[in-house]
Amino acid sequence: MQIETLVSILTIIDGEFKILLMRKKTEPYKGYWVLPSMIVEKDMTLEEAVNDCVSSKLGLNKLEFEQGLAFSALDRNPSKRVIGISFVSIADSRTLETLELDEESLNLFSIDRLPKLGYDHSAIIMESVEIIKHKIRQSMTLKKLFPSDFTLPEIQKMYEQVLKQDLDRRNFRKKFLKADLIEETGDKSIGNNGRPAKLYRFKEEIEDKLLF
Amino acid sequence: MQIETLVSILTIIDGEFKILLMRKKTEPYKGYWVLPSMIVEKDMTLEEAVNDCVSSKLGLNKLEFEQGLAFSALDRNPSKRVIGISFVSIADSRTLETLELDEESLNLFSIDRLPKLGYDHSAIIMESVEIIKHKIRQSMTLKKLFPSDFTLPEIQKMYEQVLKQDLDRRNFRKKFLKADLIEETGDKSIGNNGRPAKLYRFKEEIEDKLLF
DNA sequence: CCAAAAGTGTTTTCAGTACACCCATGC
DNA sequence: GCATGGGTGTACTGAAAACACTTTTGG
Repeated sequence: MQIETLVSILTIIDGEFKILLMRKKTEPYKGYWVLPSMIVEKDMTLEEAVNDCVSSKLGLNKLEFEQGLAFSALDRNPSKRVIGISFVSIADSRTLETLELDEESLNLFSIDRLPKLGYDHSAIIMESVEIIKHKIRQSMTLKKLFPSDFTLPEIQKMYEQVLKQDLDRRNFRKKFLKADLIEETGDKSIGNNGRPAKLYRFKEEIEDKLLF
Repeated sequence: MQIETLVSILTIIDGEFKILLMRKKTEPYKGYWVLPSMIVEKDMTLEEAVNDCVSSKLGLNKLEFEQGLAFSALDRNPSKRVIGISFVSIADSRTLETLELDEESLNLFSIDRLPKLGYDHSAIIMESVEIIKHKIRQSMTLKKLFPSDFTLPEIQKMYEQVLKQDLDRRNFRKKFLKADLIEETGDKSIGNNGRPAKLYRFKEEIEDKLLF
């Protein structure tokens, strides 16, 4: 029996969740988009397979993964029996800048507008997104996702998507600032309409709180 | 490569978490206590292996399982390479009454006083307990765990163990009763020291709230 | 009547919510 | 100067926390 690891790499761009997918070049599911995956060899742990997968296929390292569910339906792969184990990571946009994205082989997709997906990867992605939506409420995850120079309206937009509800701007600011996690950089955002927003960074040492 | 499912069946007795373990009869780890487990055959899903395991080894059915983590360290089994996938269930004490418990082959152990465990099962149990401690805060889980005729001090004791803090009796009652989940049966507990406690049952239809 | 544990009510405190106006920029 | 989005303060409401005495049983 074979085991594969499936990796969901998620990020946030303009307050929207995006996931990294590869286009499959061979049958079955040729031309469909799929999660990066790798068969686990006998002398590898799952974590080693995941790291191998992202470094060989994507050239990424330093990502941290969270384990998700195992998928074991007998027909999930039409050609052979493979049990898939999902891993999830949240990456800041800076980390993903090294990737060469295009329409043909590798791209980021909004989780609300996914392309045609191969295998059972649609179900796997849905589960991964749920994991991340819980994790995003921890301040340490936010810190990883927003390395520096973010604005409060950006973070608020993300929470509104995660929580599927609008939040009052004043109350959001009050609560977020009271958590004592971030500090002003002194600069302001540029290039948007309207009044520029203050830029913030996370403090060096923060407590790992649960927000919202 | 082989895959096994490992099942952690947890229950609460006298406000304390207990886990069901079997004593291993053969080498390696002969005489140690281990989680019930089963190798996943090629024509089985993980869920089928779990159900098979609990029905053949324990004679239990109707348990619902939650998937936990996969454990894949190369040396987690000294005799062969096996990747283990953990499943967790919470059972009410009535369901476990059919089991024949003894010191030799099958018993319940408080998670704070575990016996000598084989393989990496100690780590697996610790992870399972964390899963259950989150799940126990949902009212539907509580309802499964306390079929009828429980007292509020019992539930409070459990929460104090889960949350690792003492709770004020008056505030606990106020909050729990306001959640509108339970009703008095009219009877009282017997056989303890002090004033008997009122017995409660969960209402037929309850909302699945998050408590505490 | 004494010990042990369960039941009950009031006050305070703090977080959450609702809400309206002013401010800094680009055009 | 106007449109756009960002920043700020205040009053209200409801849940959580702190707290002490009475009640019911068994011995």
